[in-house]
Amino acid sequence: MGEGSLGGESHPAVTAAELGWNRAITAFTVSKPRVPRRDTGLFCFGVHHGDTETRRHRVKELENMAQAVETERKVNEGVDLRTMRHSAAHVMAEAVQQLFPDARFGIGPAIEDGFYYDFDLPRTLTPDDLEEIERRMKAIIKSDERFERRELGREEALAYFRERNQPYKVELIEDLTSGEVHGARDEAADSPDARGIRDGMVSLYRQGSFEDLCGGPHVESTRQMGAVKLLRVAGAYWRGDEKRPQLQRIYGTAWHSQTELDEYLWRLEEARKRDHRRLGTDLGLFLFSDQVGAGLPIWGEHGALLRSIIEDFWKEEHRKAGYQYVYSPHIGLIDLWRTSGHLSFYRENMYAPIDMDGQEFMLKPMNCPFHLQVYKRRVRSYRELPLRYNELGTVYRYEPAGTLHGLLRVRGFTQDDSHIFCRPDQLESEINGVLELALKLWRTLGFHEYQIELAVRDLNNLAKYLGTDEEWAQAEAALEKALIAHSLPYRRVEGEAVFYAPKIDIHLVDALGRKWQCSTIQVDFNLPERFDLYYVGEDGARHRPFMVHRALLGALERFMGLMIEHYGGAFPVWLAPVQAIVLPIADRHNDYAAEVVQKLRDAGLRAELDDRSERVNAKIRDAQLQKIPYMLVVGDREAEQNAVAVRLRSGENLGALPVEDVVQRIARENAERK
RNA sequence: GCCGAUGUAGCUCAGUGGUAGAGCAGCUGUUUCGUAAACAGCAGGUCGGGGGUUCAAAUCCCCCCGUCGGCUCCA
Repeated sequence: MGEGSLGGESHPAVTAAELGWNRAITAFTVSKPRVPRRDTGLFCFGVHHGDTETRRHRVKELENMAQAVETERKVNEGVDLRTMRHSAAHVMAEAVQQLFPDARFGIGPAIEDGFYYDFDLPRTLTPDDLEEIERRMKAIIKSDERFERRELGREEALAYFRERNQPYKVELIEDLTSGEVHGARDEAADSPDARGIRDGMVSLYRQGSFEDLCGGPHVESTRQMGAVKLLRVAGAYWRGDEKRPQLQRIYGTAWHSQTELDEYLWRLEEARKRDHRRLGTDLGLFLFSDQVGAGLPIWGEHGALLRSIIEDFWKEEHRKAGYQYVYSPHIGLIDLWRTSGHLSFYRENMYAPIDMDGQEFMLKPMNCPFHLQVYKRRVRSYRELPLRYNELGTVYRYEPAGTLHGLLRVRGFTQDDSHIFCRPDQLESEINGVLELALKLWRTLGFHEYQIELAVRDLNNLAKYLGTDEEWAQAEAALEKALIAHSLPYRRVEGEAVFYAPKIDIHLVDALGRKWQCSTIQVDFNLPERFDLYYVGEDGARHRPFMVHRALLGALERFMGLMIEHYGGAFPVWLAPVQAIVLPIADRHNDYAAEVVQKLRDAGLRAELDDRSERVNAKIRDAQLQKIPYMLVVGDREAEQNAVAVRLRSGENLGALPVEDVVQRIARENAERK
């Protein structure tokens, strides 16, 4: 295989594939520290892997890499990477301007690992254009152009950009000097361009023939640029608004040295290798079929097994935490959705009604209305609250075609849903309980790092929210206290709350660094009202219960997509669809091998037999590729001694051990969820 | 949904106007083997779908669908 060269002589116990895989993780984790993510300002956590088998090797690899990189830094050693990347965006803009004198410029910030610039061009860019632009950039870098700053008054600057037919720059200056407030997603308001506008003065940076609205800072001259590479073109709406023109965005990356650039590209390649979509087919986990439809995953063979293991674990933990499991149908009468309000605020995500005997049914996009029915089946007393209903409920939502993405964005998915009904005085402890359970699940499943947001109201726009100030204050406090109680770092985001209440969102990061929302914990002031929920209090009067929606893993599909990437397909023993495979050396060992398999199965383990008439080498290779944790080789010696020769997925060979010991060892790891 | 790219065997890919190819996987046979690929043979594709141009289309054009990279949105 291609990564064979990575299996250095020094680590004979570690196979090339395993080492290559781990090296990717190492690089991934190392590249991220200290660099705040630009879009959130939050510390971004690298993906970690719990496998300790080869940690030492990774550390060694890491040291070697760091050294190699260190010796390469020369001219641009002291240059801040972000500054360099932003300057690279300017250089790219200059190259684009050379090619398209009529180009209109959007914004061009540095981002994690690189930069982009948005252009409004007379025609669409081709891959050949990218090459040409890159060529010109290299020429510009070589010609050592200096970055020069100057300041203009507001009117002067406006005239300057109007004259050059740069409407986007004009708009930026106009908006940002008028103190207009923009939405949280308007990247322009936060860009270097915007920072070029201050106190009525507008700063510009020029290098070569290109001058841009910009707050800087920049490198001194284009020489200090390091290694630059353009990656792709993509459409991007001006100021993130789909109603505004779509510009062409070119993404690029820039590093201090060619070595670092190569390292980065290699890392991207490694990330692609553990993309859940690839592993899904390689490991026989799930599939999509054109015949079935886009965004509708099918769990086959090992994937379904893996999923059921997770579901069993999930159900068990929920029972322990005092939840009651319920089942609800996949469709409901249209009036249900009218009452719940989904018809008015969620319809574009719902599939069209199904007409049966003059009654209209709709496929469920959420489970809540059904759980509310369970609550409403009879009058509830304050004594029986809190009530916690949970369900792995499969919902269907119409998602625009362009947004589908493997298991991470699908049209039919199963939420690990729950609705908690409680008294106001119980809210805080309920939220606490939810976080407690969430952490237990995440940790057991191998995730230890998250990005958490506490989404609260937009204080400048209170009219669009339901509920009283008092309720909001209480709900927000309950959420926040629970986060603090669990010492979880979080970011408070104003204006991100849903109209019916505040919420906590937890994101995880995928193999390519994209963030995906998983957990969500939302208070709801809306549905109890709409369905007229109440309980009879101590005072004999009716009271409105608080309601909490929460999904912890989010959707089984998304979660498993993330988990596949997290483990790179090498699942820990308790999750592995096949925990052990028995490999007879010759056909005459098949009977003994079958006995061993039966012993493993009797102990509740998932074991298989590879009795093909292949050589052990081939059997081992296939088992490795399937990332099966235990390979048990049996030949004459083992059959005689009632033993198995144990080979681990890491490549480590434990030699011959008594069958009973091995069964016990694997059973223990399984029971301990390792 | 929008911008761009792309779709050939189960998988990875070659084939740019003249009769559809390779490796792996599969099947059959031989081999019975000690830690990452035994050997030989066979079989497998309406070239994503539909329409068009042409004597002739995997190849050129149009429409649709899927996929990939982004944007908007989101569990």
